[in-house]
Amino acid sequence: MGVTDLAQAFSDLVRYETRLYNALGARLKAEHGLSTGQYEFLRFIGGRDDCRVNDLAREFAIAVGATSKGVDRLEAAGWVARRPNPENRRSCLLGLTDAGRQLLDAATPTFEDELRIRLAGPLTAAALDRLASTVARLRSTVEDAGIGQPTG
Amino acid sequence: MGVTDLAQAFSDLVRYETRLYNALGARLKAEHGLSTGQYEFLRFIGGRDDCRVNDLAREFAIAVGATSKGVDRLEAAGWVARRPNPENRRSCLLGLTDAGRQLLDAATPTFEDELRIRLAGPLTAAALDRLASTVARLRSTVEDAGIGQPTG
DNA sequence: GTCGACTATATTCCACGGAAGATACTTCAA
DNA sequence: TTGAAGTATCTTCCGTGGAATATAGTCGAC
Repeated sequence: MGVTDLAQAFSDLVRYETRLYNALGARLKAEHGLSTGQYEFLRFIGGRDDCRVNDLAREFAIAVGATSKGVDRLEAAGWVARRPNPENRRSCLLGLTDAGRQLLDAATPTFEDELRIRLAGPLTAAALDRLASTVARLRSTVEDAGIGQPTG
Repeated sequence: MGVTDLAQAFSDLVRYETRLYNALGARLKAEHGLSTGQYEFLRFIGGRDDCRVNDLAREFAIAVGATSKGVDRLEAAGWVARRPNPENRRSCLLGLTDAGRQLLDAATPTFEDELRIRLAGPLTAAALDRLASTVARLRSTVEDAGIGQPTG
């Protein structure tokens, strides 16, 4: 157990994540016509009844302006609908349309299959479990500290 | 050791990486006036004598067109210079200017300090070492398979 | 009741990446 | 020698995200 080369670990982490995201995107686009980011938005919106633009922005650590435009595109595609929030007229609530839910249902097995191949496949069950708990810990420390959340 | 929730592990990995990249960017921008991506390009170019646009594109798994434009911006900032490749007139070689090398030298302690805080800090030495070896393994499996490399 | 501080989203401009196509160059088989 | 196949980069158009700003709405102190 020597001194870990942090720059190398960082590079490996970012390069792996970039290629994994691209690989998911290529497959989702080819088989279902949507990008990885769109899939993630649909999955998040579809998993709750009271999703707002701000909730998406916080979950994905992107700016609320960018999130609003991303929701515009999902709306234009017919997969998501905005509806007024009875509790707060400044915001609206997001929901999947029937087409959006059908697309999510169709794309999820593809998404999970590619993760089995590219994330679980190269690792032992023990190594995968440790990776999962380590990245969960790292995520919670930066989120709890409010680190890395864009401003606009 | 149960069945690992791959979608959750994927989400934690991507959300953590996004926030880490943003946190590095905020600090590098505030202290040195460059983005994380620009820093990574300078570091890669500065570490070799014969870097070409294609080499950068492969290393960072981005399209060569995008890489060329990124190099344009580093050139415009005065940190990188293109020079003809005597062995192949189709390509050119990239090098750091004096200003680019000074900037890299100044920014590297900041980069490494932020990695100590956000990557090493929350983990034991053993957990960090295992994370490093696991992401190195994952990276090499996708790169060896040519997965996730854009086309343009 | 009012008003200031704060919240929530949309819009605009710009940076940066993807994909496709254009152009220049290299290599090797015929 | 030549030409086809492949290589290397640049350019264009478009998608997507960041930051700043504008607008609308909420809430609590005074």
